[in-house]
Amino acid sequence: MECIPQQFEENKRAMRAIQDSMDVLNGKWKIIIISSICCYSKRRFSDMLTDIPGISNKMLSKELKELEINQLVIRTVLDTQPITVQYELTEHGKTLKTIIDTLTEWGLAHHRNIFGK
Amino acid sequence: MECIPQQFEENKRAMRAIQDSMDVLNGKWKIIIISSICCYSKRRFSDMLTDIPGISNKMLSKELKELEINQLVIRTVLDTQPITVQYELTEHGKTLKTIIDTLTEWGLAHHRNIFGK
DNA sequence: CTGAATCCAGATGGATACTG
DNA sequence: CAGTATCCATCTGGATTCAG
Repeated sequence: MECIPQQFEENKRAMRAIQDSMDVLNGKWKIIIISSICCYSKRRFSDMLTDIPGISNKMLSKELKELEINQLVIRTVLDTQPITVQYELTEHGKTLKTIIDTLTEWGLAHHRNIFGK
Repeated sequence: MECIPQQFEENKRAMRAIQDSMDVLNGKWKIIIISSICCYSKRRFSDMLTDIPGISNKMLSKELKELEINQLVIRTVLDTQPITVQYELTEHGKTLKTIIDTLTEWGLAHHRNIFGK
């Protein structure tokens, strides 16, 4: 791929776009949290705690808060006894599904690639 | 849990696949490094250092090494004076392009979404 | 040029205990 | 149940220097 200047500008733009994505998605658990909500469309705090092996309540809480700030998830307190909290993706958050799907497929292929078929 | 067991198993499998992907791609700079190589198909150490704003040689070196261990990039020492080192994607690494593309597109859309059309 | 080595502040994240 | 608070070890990553 030889680089004509036009292509060069395009590359830089693409890389900035990736940075934008990563700024929002960086964090040890962000992607997997989103995929958990995505799978079930609505998911409670405690359920995610068991969905995701190894995560602590502190990290789950923290990363959910960041995702909420970035307008990717909505937090809803349900008036149950005791209270439960439900998380779901915003419309904008739902557009992440293509990323989730791509990562899922690649993960499966990667697994086959490493551990044989 | 409202999930039928079959769906439930499928979700868990998908989430494990994502974890597999993230295990390999985690790291502050991995994705952007790969996208840099991907853009140019072959890229030298010093070029990447300028491609990627903010990265230090230490981090670039470290993450490249991890990518090499995971068989996603190939490192080639060129017999120039002084020596230069070229990095390119393995066949397996090239399959990451779908992820890169998806992240690029989402980043662009996200940018429009946040900063207006 | 391409790193490795060292130093070191600050971020990350687990464990545990606690609250409403 | 859904967090918050605290302690604390480990990791991260920048700056700088050095080496082949």
